[in-house]
Amino acid sequence: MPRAERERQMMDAAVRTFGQRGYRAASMDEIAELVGVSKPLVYLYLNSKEELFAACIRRESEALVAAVTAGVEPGAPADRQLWTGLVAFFAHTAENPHGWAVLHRQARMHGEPFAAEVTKMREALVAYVTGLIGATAREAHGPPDLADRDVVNRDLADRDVADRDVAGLAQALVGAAESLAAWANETPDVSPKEAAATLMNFAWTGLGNLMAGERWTEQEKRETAHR
Amino acid sequence: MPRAERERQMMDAAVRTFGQRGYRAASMDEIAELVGVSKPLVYLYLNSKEELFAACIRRESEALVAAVTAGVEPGAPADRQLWTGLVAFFAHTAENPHGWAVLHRQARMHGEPFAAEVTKMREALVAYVTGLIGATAREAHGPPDLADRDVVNRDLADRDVADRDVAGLAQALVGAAESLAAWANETPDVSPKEAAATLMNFAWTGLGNLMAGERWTEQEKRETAHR
Amino acid sequence: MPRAERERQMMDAAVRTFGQRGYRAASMDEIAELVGVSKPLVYLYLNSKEELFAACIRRESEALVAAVTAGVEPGAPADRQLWTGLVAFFAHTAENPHGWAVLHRQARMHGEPFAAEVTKMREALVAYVTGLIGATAREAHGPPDLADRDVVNRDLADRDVADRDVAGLAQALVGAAESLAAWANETPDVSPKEAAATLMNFAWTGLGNLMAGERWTEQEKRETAHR
Amino acid sequence: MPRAERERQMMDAAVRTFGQRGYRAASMDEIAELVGVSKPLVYLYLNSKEELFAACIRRESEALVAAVTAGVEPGAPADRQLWTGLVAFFAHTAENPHGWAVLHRQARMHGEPFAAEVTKMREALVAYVTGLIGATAREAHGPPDLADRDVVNRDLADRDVADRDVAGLAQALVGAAESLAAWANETPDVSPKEAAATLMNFAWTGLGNLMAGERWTEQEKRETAHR
DNA sequence: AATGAATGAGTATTCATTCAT
DNA sequence: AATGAATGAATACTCATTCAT
Repeated sequence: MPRAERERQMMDAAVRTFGQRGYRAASMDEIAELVGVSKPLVYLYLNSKEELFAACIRRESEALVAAVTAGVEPGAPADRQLWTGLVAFFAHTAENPHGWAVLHRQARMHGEPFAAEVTKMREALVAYVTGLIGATAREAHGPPDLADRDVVNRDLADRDVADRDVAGLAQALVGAAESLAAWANETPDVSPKEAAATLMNFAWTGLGNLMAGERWTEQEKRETAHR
Repeated sequence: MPRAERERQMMDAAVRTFGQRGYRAASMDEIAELVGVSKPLVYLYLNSKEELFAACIRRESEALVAAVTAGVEPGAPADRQLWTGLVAFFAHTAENPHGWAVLHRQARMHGEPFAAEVTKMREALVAYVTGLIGATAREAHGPPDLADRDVVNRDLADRDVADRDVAGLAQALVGAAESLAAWANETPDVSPKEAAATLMNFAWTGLGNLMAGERWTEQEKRETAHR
Repeated sequence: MPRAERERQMMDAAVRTFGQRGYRAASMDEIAELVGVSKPLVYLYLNSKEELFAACIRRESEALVAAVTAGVEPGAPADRQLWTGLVAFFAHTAENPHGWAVLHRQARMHGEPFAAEVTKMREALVAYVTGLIGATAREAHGPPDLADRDVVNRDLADRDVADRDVAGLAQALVGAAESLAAWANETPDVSPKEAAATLMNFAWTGLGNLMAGERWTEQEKRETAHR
Repeated sequence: MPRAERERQMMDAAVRTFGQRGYRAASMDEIAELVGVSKPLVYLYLNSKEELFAACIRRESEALVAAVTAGVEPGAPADRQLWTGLVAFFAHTAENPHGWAVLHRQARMHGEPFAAEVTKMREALVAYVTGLIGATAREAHGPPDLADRDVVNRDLADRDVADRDVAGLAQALVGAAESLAAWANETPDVSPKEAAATLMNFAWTGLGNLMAGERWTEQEKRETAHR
């Protein structure tokens, strides 16, 4: 059996084991046995548990980003792009529950080498979403009420606040998506589209309002967006 | 030193250790040393690592629910209540990072005994939010267009779908909150209030729309909620 | 069984095992079994194979230096002191073959932490011998032909050369002693006194001649020391 | 690449690795990699780690004996011969530190197959030196006072004691040489000739005296050899 | 209320060695 | 003449847990 294939098998088994048991609880013995080879071969090809885990994270990370960005049409309206990306995201995590578990649950709880890789991926997604939101503000196809407002000027006017708003917002969106993905994996018969729809429903108006400068405030009841 | 006090010290140390290292990587040795007692005493009081972990989850779980519900005035408008609860949530997780880590990251990855406790807590919060949303539908101070719609009826009409919607929604909300909590902890000078505001802005309209039966759909551009 | 005693037992077993098998070939399992305890106890008390080995080296090193210096009378003539020290040295190594093997054979072949300790001890011995040789040069009881020569002046005259000569000489003496110790351990019925006598016979005249400025030279046949 | 050449490369790598790391710590992997071939080839040519080590010892052993005996002129005076041999010895060990390490440090600590080979070599050298000393007794150019004594007869008279004396003496000589070799390698600018000179100075008279039956004794101060 | 002494059962990692080609 | 693929057996080290006091 050629090395490349064996390595793939090993990574598959490792992703599965790490995803189910966690980094510490996963044993190299189990991984080797799942592949049907002896432990030394795993070490020969992948060097150490740590490197194996890192390799899993990297592979799953790249696969996820690839899946999400694959179907998106660059020219499309922002909400369309977001929709497509979300469906792809939920579809990928549904097909790859172990990989998703590795990224979402396991990788983040183990000090630096690992968390960094996930953070990198997460930042890529956040940046992508941030870009989308920014684009939304500038295009006619954005959420309804945005078109007739001078969003861009406002945006430029207090860029700092807006930047942080957008960052927080993107964090919230990605976090919501992550959480929904875990939920969708555990709940029977939740399709990627349904999960994506839930998130769009949940977040899209809020995004629009935010870009329009609408804010919910503590003191006064939320100032209505539509006079 | 009285037993109750010692037990509290032990749980403090355990929460801290479990939160930082994870269940598997945490060692009873470290916990005992942190308290400054010998290991047998820890076993005498708390029986086993597993029980200790379960106790930690229970305690932190209850503390979180208590913190979130503490400040809420039952009679207040729904958005006000949600706001108060979110601020309390972000404040508590910021002050209690280890406890939060135990609940959010560690507890869910270890077979039944543990995950169940967290699920229970999450359900309590979801039920609370669901109640708020239901109430919103019935009061005049809810998000704009909700009052003149027959939300409750709709909701009752197809309860199954709605239940799942609400569950997904709650997942999204909690996920967003979790993500924001992490972001707030990492980003300097983000106060609990700011995080809560971001989340309110992000989610409030979406919540209202959802309850109002408004949906973003793929085929047509989202039907505007407000003409 | 009190800890101190157990630790002593462990070190005894370790010295024996390291001495016989070498650092790498010695196994912690064997050491634990020799003591009649489980491996974890060895680790609990002595931390690691490396630290255990280092502790062995230190202990044996100190024991050897103590044995050698114990019987020496500071005021005695140099040859007498040397003789006493050598007998003690050979007696100690004969009673402690494993300890001597650890110091002489094992410690020196394993990179820094270990070799350093032995080097330190060796240097102490070399310095001691060097002192003796220096003293010899200044006292009337030195080897015969030294008394009527102006050794001290010569010594002061070309201090640099002399220093290096003495250093090399001490190295040779200690090396010879080490080698003889190993040989005495392997050969039946060689008493410490016999070994010491062999070395005295071998080296003493040479020492005397050297101090007297006599040199064997390549070009001319060795210039006779006694005209 | 012809087999003979490959074997030589392998032995070179092995000597180097064994010399630096020791028998146990040396790995066949490292040796193969150093040569730039695959492990199976090493096994094809040299069968096993044990045989490889034995082959190294044999080769280095023979090389050392050859080097030491090469320059010696059979007819020359004994001290001259010893001098030449010592210079060759120090030169060879200086140029061949790994080979010397294998012989001196590694070979002796591993059960029979290996130590025997080194013992054989050492015996060859001892016999050679013994021969030299015997010759010295018979020639006019020996150390001063030896010529007029009946050394040979004495020697024959109590052969047993003498044999052991000579053995011990050879041990001391070789030990001194070994120690000096190490010292010379560590100390800058100590040439083989200087090391050899130190040893000659140190030992030559002692050798002569020993053969002459002179002994240093404990009770009386050493009976002077030369009035 | 508290501990010093002790261990059974695992876990990652390494290495000499072989087989089929 | 040479190698890629593979492994049995060992080894250092850890950890939750108990017992006698």
